[in-house]
Amino acid sequence: MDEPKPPSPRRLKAPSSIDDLLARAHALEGWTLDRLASAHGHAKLGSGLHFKGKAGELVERVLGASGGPGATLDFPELGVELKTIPIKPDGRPAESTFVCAIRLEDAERAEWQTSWVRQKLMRVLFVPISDDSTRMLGRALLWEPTSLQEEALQADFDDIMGLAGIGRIEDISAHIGKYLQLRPKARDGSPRALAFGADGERLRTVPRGFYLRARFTGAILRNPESLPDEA
Amino acid sequence: MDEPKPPSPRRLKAPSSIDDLLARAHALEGWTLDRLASAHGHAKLGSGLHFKGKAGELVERVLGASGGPGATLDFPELGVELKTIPIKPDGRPAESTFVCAIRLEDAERAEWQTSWVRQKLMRVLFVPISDDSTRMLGRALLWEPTSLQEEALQADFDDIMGLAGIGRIEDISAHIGKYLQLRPKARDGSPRALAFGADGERLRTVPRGFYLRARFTGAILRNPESLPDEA
DNA sequence: TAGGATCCAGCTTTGGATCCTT
DNA sequence: AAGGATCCAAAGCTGGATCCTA
Repeated sequence: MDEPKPPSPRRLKAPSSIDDLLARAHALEGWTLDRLASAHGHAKLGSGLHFKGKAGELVERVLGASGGPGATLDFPELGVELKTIPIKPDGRPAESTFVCAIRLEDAERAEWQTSWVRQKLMRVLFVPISDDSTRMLGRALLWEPTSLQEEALQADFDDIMGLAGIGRIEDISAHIGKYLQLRPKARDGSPRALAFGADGERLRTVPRGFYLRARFTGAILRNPESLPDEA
Repeated sequence: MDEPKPPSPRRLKAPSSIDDLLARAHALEGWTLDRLASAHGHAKLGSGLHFKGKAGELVERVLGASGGPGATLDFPELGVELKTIPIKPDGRPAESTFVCAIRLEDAERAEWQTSWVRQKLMRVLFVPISDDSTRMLGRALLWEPTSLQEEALQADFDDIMGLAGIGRIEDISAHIGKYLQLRPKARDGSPRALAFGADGERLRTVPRGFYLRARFTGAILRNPESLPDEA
């Protein structure tokens, strides 16, 4: 028996509308990363299960994301950020989801309303990928936070940036934040990022980024309007 | 400096009312198990941290529980069941809470309204004990389930007894039940309990008992009317 | 055995470290 | 360095096994 043949994903022009983007994303359901790479003239993706970023980059290209450098969304005209998300056989995310890095030196002035993390999270296209050897794409979901969800995210942001703003960056562990957390984000643990200490002194620390906890994204994938509650 | 001296816990008469019971229980706050045992003429409780049941038995005696054999509550006149509960330094329970054993051979006829587990849970005096070397008593809490809490417990009971009633006792794992679970309850894994199989045949299986998950009791201790919600 | 619970190995979760491409 | 994420050792959780006294 032949494999069923999904519609071709070979599209490179930017999607013209959210409906267009969502239709393209839905058409990817059932493709494996290897077949997707071949269909786009890429070599096979290597021998391992995971590729640290390659999946995300490939899906971006296939969907026609503007990409490119600069602090921008994947689909700036549509206000959409793309995130691939690895899913275990039981349907839950295998990992937290990286959102964006932060500039620690600006922590004191940071506000949720104008933050980069909020811009990224206001409209997200989640593309599930099975966390097994097939690396198969699942059904994409376009998510916009409910007001309750946004309040919860802002509360976490305020807790984190509150500490950062008073120079207590080293007191921020990944334990802070019910749904949104701050973690190291660098190719090694070297303190290459600029920050200010409690007395206003400059110091170097490890670069950090915001992540959505797997518990939060797992709840969204099952019911986009839900919030995982505490005990 | 001397240790503060709580009021004497040396009481053996049954409490005359719920207020009396609660007042006695509150008077125990701050006592360690060792001091409580001494004050009651018991030898020290052994060298280990834990005593598998001794804490519960000691607190029962100090509060004047009727105890005694027979399928009865600790304070039958008051309709109160006593449960000690070990608490970690962070304030959450270290363990699930045993409720009662069940008669598997009666599973088919069992109903929540008339069940022993319901009788035990309709009014519980929780006595926290620190899960460290001090084994110090905390502030007792008298809990009666809200209607939402009781519905949730009944749903778990029905799931579990539904399987037991159709002879699928071996399919019941401790994973079933959001708040109330069924687990082995015996001094070893030997199949000493009577049950009926799917075809009505008699068989021997390991004795089992109901337990409240630590997530549930933890929520109650923080807010007696709360329910831990799912994602 | 019934009634009071805790013990603990194995699985799950996750916080911090790391990897690749442009 | 920025942007895309995954890796993985160690902590946390918990389901099944076990312990004590009367």
